[in-house]
Amino acid sequence: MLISALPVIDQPARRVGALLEHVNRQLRQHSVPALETLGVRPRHVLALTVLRDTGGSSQADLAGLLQMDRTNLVGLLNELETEGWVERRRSPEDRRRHLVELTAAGGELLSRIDFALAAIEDHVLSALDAAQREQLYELLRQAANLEAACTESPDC
Amino acid sequence: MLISALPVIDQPARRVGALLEHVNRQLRQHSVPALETLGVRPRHVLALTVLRDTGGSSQADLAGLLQMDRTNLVGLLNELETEGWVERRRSPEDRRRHLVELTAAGGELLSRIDFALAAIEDHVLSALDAAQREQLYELLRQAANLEAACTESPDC
DNA sequence: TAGATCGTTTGTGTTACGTCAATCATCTAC
DNA sequence: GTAGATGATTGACGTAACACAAACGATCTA
Repeated sequence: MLISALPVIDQPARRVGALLEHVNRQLRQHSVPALETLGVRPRHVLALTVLRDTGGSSQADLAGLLQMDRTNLVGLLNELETEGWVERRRSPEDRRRHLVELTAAGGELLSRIDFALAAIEDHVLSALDAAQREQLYELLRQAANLEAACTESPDC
Repeated sequence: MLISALPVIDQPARRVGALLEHVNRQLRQHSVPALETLGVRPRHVLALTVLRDTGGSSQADLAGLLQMDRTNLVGLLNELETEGWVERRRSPEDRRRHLVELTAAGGELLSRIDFALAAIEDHVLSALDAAQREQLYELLRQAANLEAACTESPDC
């Protein structure tokens, strides 16, 4: 009787994951047709974006950043290099490593992608005003930046 | 000469999409092993969460919310119903329709999922403090809510 | 009653992975 | 100089999660 009268902690979880996935899906569904006209796939955009934001990366690091198997990354980079969007060069410090960088063509492509995707984001995220959009961007950027450190830790 | 001296508008795009995808990937990579121990897949979580948040839904609406082909949704719901996590019942207003709802078992499972995923989010999103996490949650929730309306519009 | 809608089954195909094995080139430590 | 480790590559295999199409039965609407 007394035990059953105890207050029950029944807080709804403020779990971000499903919401992230949900919004991500919306964006992806709308983005794919636009990307197709540019001859690009979502996973291309992701790699190109990371390469731009990091200024270039070794393949091992890139695989970690993208949370992607290194074998599959080779395939992805083969596609990007074939299209002339990225360039692989041997690192002078360790010739086992490639330094992967955007080419000028890759940078231009990314600008076109940005333009197309900005319109889509305007639409999909129209429930948020400009300040909120900015806020969301900064929060995600901050969250993503720590993830970059996860390539250094086997526990990540 | 004068034209070349004009200021060039060269603002970096504040594009959320790739960041969203990036953080989403991180969360997913970490979540999958935990979900496996619960016998659950990411797409299960998504559907269960949407069903909880909407209080139930027709299949057509659910397909729209999840941005998912209705045929594939049938397969997904078959899995969920087989496990006893959801229940399909004919709508009294239109017997062509199913109303899909979480069962008690489904609700309990979701609580367990929430618990497991909360720890993972704490880790993956550790670059954000509690207030920022809350902020992110609210922004995403707001963004996601308008998306719900997209089931009503062929342009979405 | 005809046409539309909802859900279902079945089938096909694509994409994006994970994983593994083996290999070569290169590095590091002894 | 050598053994073992590392980085990238290729090829193979398998899985999951889709998109899409066709066809069908049940039900609704005009």
